[in-house]
Amino acid sequence: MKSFIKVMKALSDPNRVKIVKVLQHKTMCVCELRAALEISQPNASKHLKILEEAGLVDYRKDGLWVNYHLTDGINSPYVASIMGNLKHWLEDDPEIAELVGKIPFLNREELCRQ
Amino acid sequence: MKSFIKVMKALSDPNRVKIVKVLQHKTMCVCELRAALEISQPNASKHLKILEEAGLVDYRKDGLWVNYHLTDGINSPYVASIMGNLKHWLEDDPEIAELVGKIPFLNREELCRQ
DNA sequence: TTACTATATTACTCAAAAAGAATATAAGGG
DNA sequence: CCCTTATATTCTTTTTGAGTAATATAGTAA
Repeated sequence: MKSFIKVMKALSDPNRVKIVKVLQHKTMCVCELRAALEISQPNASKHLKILEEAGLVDYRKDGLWVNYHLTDGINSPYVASIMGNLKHWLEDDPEIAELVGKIPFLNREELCRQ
Repeated sequence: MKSFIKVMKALSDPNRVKIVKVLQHKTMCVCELRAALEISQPNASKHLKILEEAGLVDYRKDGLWVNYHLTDGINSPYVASIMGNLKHWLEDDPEIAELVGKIPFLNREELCRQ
């Protein structure tokens, strides 16, 4: 029950759903996600932690960058199933569509040197 | 996005998940659900309203009783898919198992005259 | 009508969650 | 070592959500 609730809670926030939808297209570091969603860096980090603890995302460190990617959900039937569905769900949502449209123009080198 | 979030939020509370799991076995009125979950009547009503607004349950009035049942989710792909999965998910959860075991012994006539 | 019962709603309290600001950590380059 | 940068964490404020108590509504029967 607890792990199911964790997954549902992780996906009941619009910003976290957006992160998942963006990561479907590209592995991204925190500053890229932060810029894409137009939220603060600590806020992005916190959402990512919640998604990680629910088993939805994982990361790999690369120097200063921390690259987040979606998991395959192999350790949780809830994650596997919902993440599978989320590949086609919300594709027509205007907010998501706009966000996804931005992805090709996000440039880590530009975004992360402020 | 909004309707998706509503479904996720509806399923991020243990009591509401329990209601869904119980309704998989039997249509029930508020006082039966109240007794099964051992929560207060207003609390049960409120959870049912949240589930209804997310499109997960619906009701039919029968005199003083209001009988709640699961929807088929025909109006929402999220509901249809997740409710389908929830038929087998959490079947082994101890809380759910205990709850489901109680169902045959719930008697509306007994429970609802206090 | 009055009385009774099942449910819904309202008002309130308390706890959990989200966002922002400031600070801490970690990794690399000089 | 110091300095810079990307990320994480802590603290605080604000908002949201769950639960309870009290009240209102609706349906039935006398």
